[in-house]
Amino acid sequence: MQLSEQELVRRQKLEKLRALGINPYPADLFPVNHTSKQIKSNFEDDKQVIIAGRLMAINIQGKASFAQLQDSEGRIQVYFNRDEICTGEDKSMYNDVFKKLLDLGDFVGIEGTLFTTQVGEKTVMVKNFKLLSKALKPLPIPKQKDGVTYDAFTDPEQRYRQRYADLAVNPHVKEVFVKRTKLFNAMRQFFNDSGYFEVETPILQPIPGGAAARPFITHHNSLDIPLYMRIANELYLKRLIVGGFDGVYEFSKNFRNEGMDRTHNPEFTAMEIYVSYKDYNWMMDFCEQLLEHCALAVNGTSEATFGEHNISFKAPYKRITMRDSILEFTGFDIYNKSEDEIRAAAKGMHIEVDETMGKGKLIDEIFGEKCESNYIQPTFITDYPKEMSPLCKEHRKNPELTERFELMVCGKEIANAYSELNDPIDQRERFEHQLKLAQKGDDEATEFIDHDFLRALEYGMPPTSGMGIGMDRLIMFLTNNQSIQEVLFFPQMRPEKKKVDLSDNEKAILEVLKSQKRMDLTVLKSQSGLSNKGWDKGIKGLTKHGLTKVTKTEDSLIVELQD
RNA sequence: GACCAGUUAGCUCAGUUGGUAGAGCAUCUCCCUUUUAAGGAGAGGGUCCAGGGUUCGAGCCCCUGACUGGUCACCA
Repeated sequence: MQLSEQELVRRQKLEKLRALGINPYPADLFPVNHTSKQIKSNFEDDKQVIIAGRLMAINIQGKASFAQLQDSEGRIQVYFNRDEICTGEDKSMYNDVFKKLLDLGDFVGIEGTLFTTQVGEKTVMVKNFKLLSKALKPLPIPKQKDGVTYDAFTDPEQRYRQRYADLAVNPHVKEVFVKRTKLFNAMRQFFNDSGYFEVETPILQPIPGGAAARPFITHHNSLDIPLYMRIANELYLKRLIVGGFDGVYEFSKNFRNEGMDRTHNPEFTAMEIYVSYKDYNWMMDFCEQLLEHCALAVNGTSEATFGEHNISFKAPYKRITMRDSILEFTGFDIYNKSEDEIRAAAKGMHIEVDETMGKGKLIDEIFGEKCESNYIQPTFITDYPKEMSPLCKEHRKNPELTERFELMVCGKEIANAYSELNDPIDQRERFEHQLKLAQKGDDEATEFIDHDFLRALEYGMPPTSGMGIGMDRLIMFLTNNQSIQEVLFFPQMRPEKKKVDLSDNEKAILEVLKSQKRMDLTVLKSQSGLSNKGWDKGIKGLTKHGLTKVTKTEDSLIVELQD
């Protein structure tokens, strides 16, 4: 492992600390009794406090120094004065341990008293300090002045790969994740207060149902069967409604083996809720109440900013049928039109369509192309074509439609809900229709039929409304982040490339040199078969690693193998 | 998958026409007892993403690749 100068220095400090009898990684608890935030909000001169955290700034001015200590709630200034810390003759605790052996990033415990400096900064006067954990790698700490940040740690690759460092140095990043958890808590509380029941259902499923997506597949050894990581949990929650729960919900990590971009991660979180004896109209009311509640809990206001848009999550939200939406934005009325008429209309709108697309798919294409992006404020789009919604109950007034809504915000779907299909015969036919579509080549159709789910429906499922919410997307809206990676602690990344110890060039040279131990440079160069540049890099690298040595004689250069 | 951009010190970034690799912060040494991007004096620190090509000579030009970001396509 190649260590930088700073990393070497810190390892040396580690040894010096141990030589002084200081354990850089002590085991015993440190009796913290205040946080930085408590000190600031409850400030009293001369109050004794015990705090702990990371050193994030050190400013030494001779016999006294200032430092910034960062704990989970923020930063507080601490003042190290030589004679306050070292009351006797021995000043080594200040002169050596503090000044020379502590570094930015180290965890330190501090006992001290509060005072205010001449410039008015609330500060802890250090009476005693203890190293709690030594940092061997320098953190990429940004600097701030007048609200401007310098040397900010901003490279997305580094930030995502080393989220721990990102969180340690970028308080605004931490804030996003605090809000994420607030959102989950708020939603959970809203459901629990409504009397609904949080459940857990299988992540490893023998049939990946409830959505159309490519699953991750794995294998169970003792059963010797394939298992799939769930792409949705819908069919399991409905089984629980069959079993007699009135309302069930689950925050579901789902897994889809598809493309990654700034709104898609292979694992993501959906919330699904199913409530019996309700329909999708009720669910729209419920949804807007829920989202208003959540926005308030997360941001303290139902207003949110997303990019250039200001969004209001205050209920109620506009509701429009898909037919009316298409009519509004294209002037085309899909009502009572044949598949061919709709295809022709789509072509007329310069939308790419092909012969495999059924009526529902065509309508969905038109909506996606011409309507979707117009809905900035939360809007319910209702009454989707039947073909696109194999788990949704047929519309009570029009057999070509379903009782379905999606909630659109800034042109993106964040919720999807149905009056759930509970007619087992209809459900079987829909599955079979999907199967045909899949065989026809529609890659969005579901190709599995879950017979156990059908059996459950045959026992009878009460009329039920269900809704799914994309939690990652919702928190993106509530924290004004355009990228899903910003709202996941550890977004999926390509594996880091391992740095090889020796390059191919270096290996080639060593291979030739091994047999001889000592060779003329020009001979070795030609036998290694490397290009000029390759040779140059290779031999320089080997010399740097201390594996070879080049010596000059009167008329030639000799390369020697070192031990 | 397509296109565009990026990759140089621990961090943020310069790097001219191809000619000895730079700055600020960080690090190290010294001075400094209420500072706050503290200040002052000095020093060290580089696989210029990787590989190949052109060239007397490449961080820079050409080719191939890796990774990241963005845009588009795909994705209920």
